[in-house]
Amino acid sequence: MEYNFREIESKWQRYWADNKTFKAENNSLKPKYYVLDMFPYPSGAGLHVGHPLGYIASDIYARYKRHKGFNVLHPMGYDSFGLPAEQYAIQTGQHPALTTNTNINKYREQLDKIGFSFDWDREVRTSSADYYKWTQWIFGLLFNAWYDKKQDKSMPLASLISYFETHGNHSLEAVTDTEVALFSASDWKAASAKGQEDILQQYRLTYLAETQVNWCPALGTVLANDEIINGVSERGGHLVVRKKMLQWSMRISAFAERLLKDLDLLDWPQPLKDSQTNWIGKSKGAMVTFKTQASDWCLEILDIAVFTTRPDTIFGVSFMTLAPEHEYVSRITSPGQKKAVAAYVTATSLRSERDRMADVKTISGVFSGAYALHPFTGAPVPIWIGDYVLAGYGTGAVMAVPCGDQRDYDFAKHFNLPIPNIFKGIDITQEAYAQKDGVVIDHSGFLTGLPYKEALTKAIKELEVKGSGFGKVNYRIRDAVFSRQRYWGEPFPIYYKQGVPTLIDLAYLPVALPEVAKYMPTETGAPPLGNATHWAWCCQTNQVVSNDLIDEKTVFPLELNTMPGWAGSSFYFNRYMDSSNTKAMVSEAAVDYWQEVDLYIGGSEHATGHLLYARFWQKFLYDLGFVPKGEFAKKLINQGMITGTSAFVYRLEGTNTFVSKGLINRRKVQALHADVSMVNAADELDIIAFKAWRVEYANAQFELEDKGVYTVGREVEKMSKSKYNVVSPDAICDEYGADSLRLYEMFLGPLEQSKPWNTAGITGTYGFIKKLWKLYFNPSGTIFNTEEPTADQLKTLHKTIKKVTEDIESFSFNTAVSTFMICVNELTSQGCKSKDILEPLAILVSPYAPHVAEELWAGLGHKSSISLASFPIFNSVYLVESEKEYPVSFNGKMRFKITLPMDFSKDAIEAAVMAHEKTQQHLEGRIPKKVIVVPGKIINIVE
RNA sequence: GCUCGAGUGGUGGAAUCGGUAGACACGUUGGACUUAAAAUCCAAUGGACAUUAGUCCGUGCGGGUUCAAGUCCCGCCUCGAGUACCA
Repeated sequence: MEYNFREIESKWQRYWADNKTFKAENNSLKPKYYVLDMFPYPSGAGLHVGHPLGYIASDIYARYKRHKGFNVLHPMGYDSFGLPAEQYAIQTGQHPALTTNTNINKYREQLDKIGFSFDWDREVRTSSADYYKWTQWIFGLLFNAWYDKKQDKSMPLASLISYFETHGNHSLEAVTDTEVALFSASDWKAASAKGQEDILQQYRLTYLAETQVNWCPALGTVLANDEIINGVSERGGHLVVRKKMLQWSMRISAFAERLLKDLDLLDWPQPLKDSQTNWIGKSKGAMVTFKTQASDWCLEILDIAVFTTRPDTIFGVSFMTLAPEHEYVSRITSPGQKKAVAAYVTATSLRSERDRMADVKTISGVFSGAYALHPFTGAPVPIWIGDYVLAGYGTGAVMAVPCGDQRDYDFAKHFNLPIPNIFKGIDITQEAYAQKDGVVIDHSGFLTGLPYKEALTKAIKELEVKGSGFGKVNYRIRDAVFSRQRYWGEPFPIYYKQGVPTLIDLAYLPVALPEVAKYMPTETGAPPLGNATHWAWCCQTNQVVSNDLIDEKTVFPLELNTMPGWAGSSFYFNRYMDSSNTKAMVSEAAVDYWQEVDLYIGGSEHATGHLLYARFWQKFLYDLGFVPKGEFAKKLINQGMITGTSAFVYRLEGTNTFVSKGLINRRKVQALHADVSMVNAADELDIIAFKAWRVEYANAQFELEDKGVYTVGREVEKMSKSKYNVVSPDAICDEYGADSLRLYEMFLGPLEQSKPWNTAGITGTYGFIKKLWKLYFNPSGTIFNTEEPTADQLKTLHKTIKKVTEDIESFSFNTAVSTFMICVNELTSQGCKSKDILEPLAILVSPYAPHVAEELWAGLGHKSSISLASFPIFNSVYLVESEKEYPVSFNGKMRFKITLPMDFSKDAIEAAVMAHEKTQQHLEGRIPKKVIVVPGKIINIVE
């Protein structure tokens, strides 16, 4: 029998599907284990070999856990709302649902080819109405919830309303976006529906607000902070500008402290935790209020609040700076400065985010003409406007302490403002002194002579006494903008009753995405849903009806925005537990059984997006009692990227002549991508294929190397269609089989690391499978026997079991593959045919190469699938080695060999001591008192 | 700038607790089988000198601790990732 992977793989894939081998039940006597992959966005390009890396790792782990006797949940689905399908729809008029469907089918086909053990009965698609019904439901829960700071948890809105009815908002501790004016119970009762809603909006966990947003004109939509990279959109790299718009926001800031603190509970990669920590950006300091000096043009005294981490330097303040967007700018500006200020504000608002970031070195600003009063000295402090102060952080205003902050220092130098020195004995003639250690405050009234720590505490205390400020913890994280001006996303379950946003009840969900004639914004600039003719809500029938029926009595307009991409991915892990439930997102029984994800595998690019939002929603659902855990994934692994190895040909400038890499010799050439499929492992170009590739290359001339070949240049780049370096898993499966692909992807290197793909290397794992096969089969059939295995064979097997188990538990899948290779080589040279060895070996390799393992298992005479049974094989580990030689070296010169038994015995210690005595005497005559020995290794010597 | 991570043969990478550095694989070279090729199998493969037997040098650089350092400590250099006027 020959190893025919095509036959074997299609046979077992069919078998697994027909028998629902990997279907997980929501209850079992076995312990549960939940292995999850980050579900993909089904793009039109299909999968390349980089995509399945994480899926292969999680599949190995899932299969391994099944063998260890766990009831394993291992689902897959699609994050199928998104921009590419919509942009394709704009270009071609094809409905995004159709494109998405086609892409999903393609993905499914590709995934099936690799032989994953997913429970497909639980598949979810974020764009299907059955699914987004629950996305809308969670939005509704957030809409009807507020954050109680006293209990530090989210609460249903009903409790807030009843509080308002009895106390107004007096002594209420809730998280709100801005400070809410005080009102009494009777004020509340007297307020109109609109008035009450305006108040509630300030408390709801999702709320409508006029916010500065990142507007991307090219995409025609707003973007969240994490969707912008270096000032341009993550998708497409388009320009992003700041703009004020009425938008839905999510009050994630209420959860900042818990999101930060609970990172400690998670077994997640440290870099990922670090970037979440940075993103949340906690800093301790104080809020300080500066009162403005009354003036002819502004009689009113305004309170300008600033946040500072250094209240100890308050006596070093020589000016204040407001962000150009600060609300007081126009009010405090003096008539004389009006023109200059207006010009400056306009100029900064016109600059894109990118421009502003690009030249952080250019100092710009303008004096407002107004002054504030120093809270302690009462001295007038000039108020400046400067774009180095960001509207989005803190209060959008700073107290400038030029001697202690480099930006304030530069600004002061540039505009010739005074730089008072309040640090004892520190030279600030060249730059600011920003360190906190070793400073003693000087020229600072009651703070003079105090070191940093004491000055800080004292300053905050005095501010509180004076009523000019208080200690405060500030967070960088902003509330997340939740509206997108797009078609292909979840509609909001919201309609507007005389302008009051009103929630549609769960009983009438889902509110399905309407049909539109075109997928672009309307002529009036409204989002694409503005094109829908049936997009109004009838409160009597609780249905979507024609816009013509809008009468503002029973029929009202629906929200035109849709939800962002991260909405659907923020709870899907819970939905998998019970994905066909039509009554609830997940039944109580199912979520009690599965609890949380035990192992989550996916890319690190989601650190400050998906992974933060998902934690936020999980905490919210936990507060309301819908899920039993406040964190959704116990352990997380970031798989690295598999990069492509691009090939380059070099065209002499202005000609159609291509020069082989070795012959360039400083001549002017243009490097052009050549498709990697036309290049062999020795970097030689298939010239005939290259000429046929493109019309313009049909008559190309070539300068060849001595051997008559054209050598290409190589470079490692991201795998992408435009770089012609994409390798498809289908092609690999066709040529070498899925098992070779799986083993090779694991073998390439550590899971977390990024590594370049090199198709040539796959012959290694392919050869391994063929060698493995030959242990069980020869051309005429099976070759196993029932003879007793030899000691050597047992040793090889158990060594392998031990090592592979350790490797898999520590997610070192790459070394596990090497261990298999060594094992097979040893068994081959031992001439092993014993069933007692071959049986466990088949089980051992089955997580990695499941198809061939099934075939070997069947070949050994077993009727059932290897995947269906549970075997304790991974639990049995025997050490067969009894003794081994260990070297003792000294300064790289002397080498003695001692033989230690594997057990921890007196003899072992003595032998080691003697060896070391010899070494010592030989050199310096020093004799160690003690040698600490563990089985097999000498660790340490104490003198 | 800040935070984190990584530097080991021609290449991807092993070395899990400080204990024979370079496992395993690719590639390369030589050989066997073959009319030939593919496939398969065998051997060699860090560098230098010696080619019998060995010797010396080798884990980014410079120091240190230790009987012993790729591994620990101090100082640098380079690369990668994240973040960036965060007050």
